[in-house]
Amino acid sequence: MIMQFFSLQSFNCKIINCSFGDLSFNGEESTSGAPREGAPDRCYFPGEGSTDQCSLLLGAPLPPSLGSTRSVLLRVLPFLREHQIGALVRTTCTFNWNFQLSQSLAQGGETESRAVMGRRPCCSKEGMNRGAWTLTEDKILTDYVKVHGEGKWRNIPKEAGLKRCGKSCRLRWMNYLRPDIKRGNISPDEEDLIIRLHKLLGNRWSLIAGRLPGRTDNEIKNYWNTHLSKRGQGKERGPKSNHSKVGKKPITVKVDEDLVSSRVIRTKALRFKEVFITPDAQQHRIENHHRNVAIPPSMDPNLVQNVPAGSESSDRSLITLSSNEEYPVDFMVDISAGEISVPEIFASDFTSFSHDLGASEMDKVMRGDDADNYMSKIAPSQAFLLPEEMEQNWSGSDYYIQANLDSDFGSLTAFLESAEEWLI
DNA sequence: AAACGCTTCAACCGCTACTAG
DNA sequence: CCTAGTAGCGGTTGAAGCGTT
Repeated sequence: MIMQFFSLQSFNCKIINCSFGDLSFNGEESTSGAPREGAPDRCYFPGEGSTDQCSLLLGAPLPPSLGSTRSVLLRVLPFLREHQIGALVRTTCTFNWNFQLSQSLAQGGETESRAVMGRRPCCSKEGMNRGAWTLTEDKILTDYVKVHGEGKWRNIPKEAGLKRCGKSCRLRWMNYLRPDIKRGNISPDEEDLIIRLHKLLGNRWSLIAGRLPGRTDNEIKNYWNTHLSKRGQGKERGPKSNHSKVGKKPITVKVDEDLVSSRVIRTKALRFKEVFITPDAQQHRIENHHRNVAIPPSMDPNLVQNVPAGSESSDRSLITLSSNEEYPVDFMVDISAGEISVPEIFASDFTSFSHDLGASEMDKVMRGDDADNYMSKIAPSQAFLLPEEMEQNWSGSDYYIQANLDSDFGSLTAFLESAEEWLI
């Protein structure tokens, strides 16, 4: 299906070059409610290989009772697209638009075409790739983000020539291509933190992920669903499980360069025993976090490198960290002020409130069988080691709560609301 | 070796929140 | 205030990997 271009104007339908299946329409034009023979009556497609062409043809006068033409269009078009595409039946085309479409539509003008078409679907299924990403697609996306920065996801398909919808591009970048992504197995410490944060936040995966540098919400969500949630159901897997073998039998990566451009990447099969990070990468992450501009790994010499276990790093300047080791504090980068990170939390290690709560109550908390009571007792500022400005904000805000056992949050809900503000 | 079932996780879907006009 | 566009979030799906029989 190719619909190269057409324009609509008040009382005017112009079809310059339109084809669908075996039918094609060239140079048909109707003006002033006098449609020409051969004009298709129903068609609504984003053009393939085009910038922002949309097509629209309706073959019947619109009853005034239906409301404005615009509102009719917004309701009718998706339906036509779904059910009547291809029904290019020749009928009289009687348009009586209540609004004027300027030539900008025909010229690829975006604003007006969007106004006409209403809210377009996230992406057209037509001509868009789906499923696993290829290395070529990754390259295109990372190159684009390098130049333009994050955001503007919707522009990527047409500006970068990537046949992925913006939403998919964003997801790919956020969950895989970002240079600060840390891959490898979830460490016991991270797992413990996830459990604690989930106890506090529930399924707020994004918030939880924000406290584990380099981890994505998707990753944590998956980890929770596949590992941790089962524990609560008493279904923790035994030593025969795949999970128990993760890390013991790392998978090495062997790339066939001849196939690089066409092969689908199966990233999920890659498990890494070791994580390499250069000292510069830490600063890089900090800077990028503040700039909110990411640099693609392919272009960034400072990126965090995931190296399959068993492979040799040729760069001995790299700091090698085994996932089995304790994370050095300086490895877990605090990527921004006001953000609570793993090292902060483990630096505090909850000792402040364990001190106040007492060992037995702390045990309850960690067992999860007295969370509400625990929530009612601790002060947020005690829960983690806060950056100074955060503490100041807290102490200066209405939400500040005395850090002693006499504090009363009133309810768990109230606490969570407060904690949420604090966490955010 | 093949079949089967379970596990994993990247990607998708639908929805909501936010923002700009 | 309303509407449309967009980003982001959480739930879900399904293909591939892996273990067991």
